[in-house]
Amino acid sequence: MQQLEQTLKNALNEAAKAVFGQEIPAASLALQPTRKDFAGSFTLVTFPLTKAFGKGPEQIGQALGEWLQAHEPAISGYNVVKGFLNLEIADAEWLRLFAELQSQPAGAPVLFEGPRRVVVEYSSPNTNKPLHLGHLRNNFLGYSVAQILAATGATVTKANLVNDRGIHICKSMLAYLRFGHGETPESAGIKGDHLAGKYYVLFDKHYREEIKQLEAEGVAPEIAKKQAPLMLDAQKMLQQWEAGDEEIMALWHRMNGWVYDGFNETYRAIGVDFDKFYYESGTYLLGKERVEEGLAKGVFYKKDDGSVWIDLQEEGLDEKLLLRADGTSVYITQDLGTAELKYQDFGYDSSVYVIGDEQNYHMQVLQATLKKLGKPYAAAIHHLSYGMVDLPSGKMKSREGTVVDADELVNEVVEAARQATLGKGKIEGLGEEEQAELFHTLGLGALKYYLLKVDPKKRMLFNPAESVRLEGDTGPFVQYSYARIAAIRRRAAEQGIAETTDFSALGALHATESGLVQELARYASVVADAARNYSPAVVAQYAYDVAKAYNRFYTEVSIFNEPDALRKAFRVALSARTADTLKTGLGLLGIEVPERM
RNA sequence: GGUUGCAUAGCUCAAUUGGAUAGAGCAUCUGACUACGAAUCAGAAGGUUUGGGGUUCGACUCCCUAUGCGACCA
Repeated sequence: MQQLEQTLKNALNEAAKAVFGQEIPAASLALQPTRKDFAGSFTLVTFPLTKAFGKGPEQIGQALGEWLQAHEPAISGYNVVKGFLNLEIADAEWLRLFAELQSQPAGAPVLFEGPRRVVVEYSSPNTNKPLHLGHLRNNFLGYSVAQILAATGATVTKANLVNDRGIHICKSMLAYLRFGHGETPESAGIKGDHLAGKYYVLFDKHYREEIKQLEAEGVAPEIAKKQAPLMLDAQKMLQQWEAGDEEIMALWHRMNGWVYDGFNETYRAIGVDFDKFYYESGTYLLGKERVEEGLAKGVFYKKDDGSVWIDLQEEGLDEKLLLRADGTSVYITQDLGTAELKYQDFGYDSSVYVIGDEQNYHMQVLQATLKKLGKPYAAAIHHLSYGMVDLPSGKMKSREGTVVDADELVNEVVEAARQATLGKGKIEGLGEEEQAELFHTLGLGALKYYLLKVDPKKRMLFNPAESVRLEGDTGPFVQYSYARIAAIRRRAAEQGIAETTDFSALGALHATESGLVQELARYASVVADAARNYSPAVVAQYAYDVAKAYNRFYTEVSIFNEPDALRKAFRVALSARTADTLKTGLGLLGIEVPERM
């Protein structure tokens, strides 16, 4: 495709030289896809050329088009509408392009002048509660971006920085000690992460009762919050933890172990994985070394009370606290340490952080601080900032119990896929296990596509009913297109039709055929675009476009009723290539495809 | 209070980064299965791109301003 565009650009320059005596200024030599209401495939905008060529936009378009049609074999025709020159491509050229595509497998690495060694940090859960809908957007984004970058030939490490220490963890531990009666995930019959979450909620409930009690006794609200016995005990437990108290450490290991079992189960269910785990309990002390380094370099300064700060006002930010007066670390302290550690481990030229946009400011501070420290990897940090997920009822609020649990949601989408699929009655002959696998593939396909098709930067609305839909702009729509072609391939194999041949003798193509070839040829530039913008949404949109182009082709022409053997073979090959493209495209989103559905 | 992001069809989202008559899906209406898979396809209707100003051949896109919603910093 790049090659075809280059051919056209060269030809346009030749035309300009022949007709106007000069080339087209590089900035104006950009081709865009022709809008579908007009004939043609590529469009040159001629408005910007009027000054250089001293003619009106339409005259320029006519003159260039006329020359091209006469001299460039790849161009079969043209039309000019106002300042737009629409170029029509010869069918022989589409066939040549298709042959070029076929010379490489659909999943072949894509040309991209981007980072070669990448760390993508995502998921990064707290170990005091189970994953929810917001985490799902994070996990799907992180996994998908890692796949997309890998598709450009980069070496990608998927990292998970687990937030396994701190006051919030102590809260669920404390509540467990008080109210748990020694129950375990096995005895309670619930997943470990949900068990920890249960005690986190219990802590909050009793804590608020204590506050109310104190307030009734005449204590001011601000003071009550700090003096409530449970809070004091939680803080004491955190100190014991930092001191390495044996009993506390044992409990911590035990409860976190349960949580990890729960997380792993969820990760497996949603199809994400990691190459490297970091734990804040293992990195929070490293940050303090960076603080020492900053003080030594004179980049940080100490206030009278002993707290450490950095002044980022020149960068348009504020003064920022890096270490508390009592020497305990804040979030950014640990992040300084983890960034250094990741660089030591992987020497990345791009480090992606998949973190919600509520932390935009925090990430700016982190990057600016590392820059001031003179860290070579500071510029390589990229915050993949994504918007929050809202519900039809508004924001998710744990206080109000409106948080959508990830495990429950997965069960629901799989169940919805089961109902819908059984309703169609198309899968007789599939065994129990194959059916379960299919429902899972479809349910997760719907959910992932739904969460990934929206531009990551934008806040989005989660509508449960729409997330399990199978028609229209959805994951199952694309999966269906794949399954349809799978059926065609099976039949073609029975008939002994070869999947690749030389089609150059084919002659004229149907518009849906050349349209499909053009769509398939876009793959490489789409993936590069998605990598450049860290945006799975670009890939989702593309997969949908390909599926639509195929379905149009499928209804317009017949494959097996085609009398001409060569043309029949071409349509089978075109179908096969489409299926392969859909499979790799969805694969970049972490979505699998079924052979029948 | 300071900083910052967002606002597009009834609803959910696009718009190739400044290009044509702003496009899809859902919902609504119409048509296509005794044809390779109808989870499909074809068509209709739906818009003052939040309001107002500006920049230019051209603005959803850039600048200013007002309003509304969100986030962050204390």
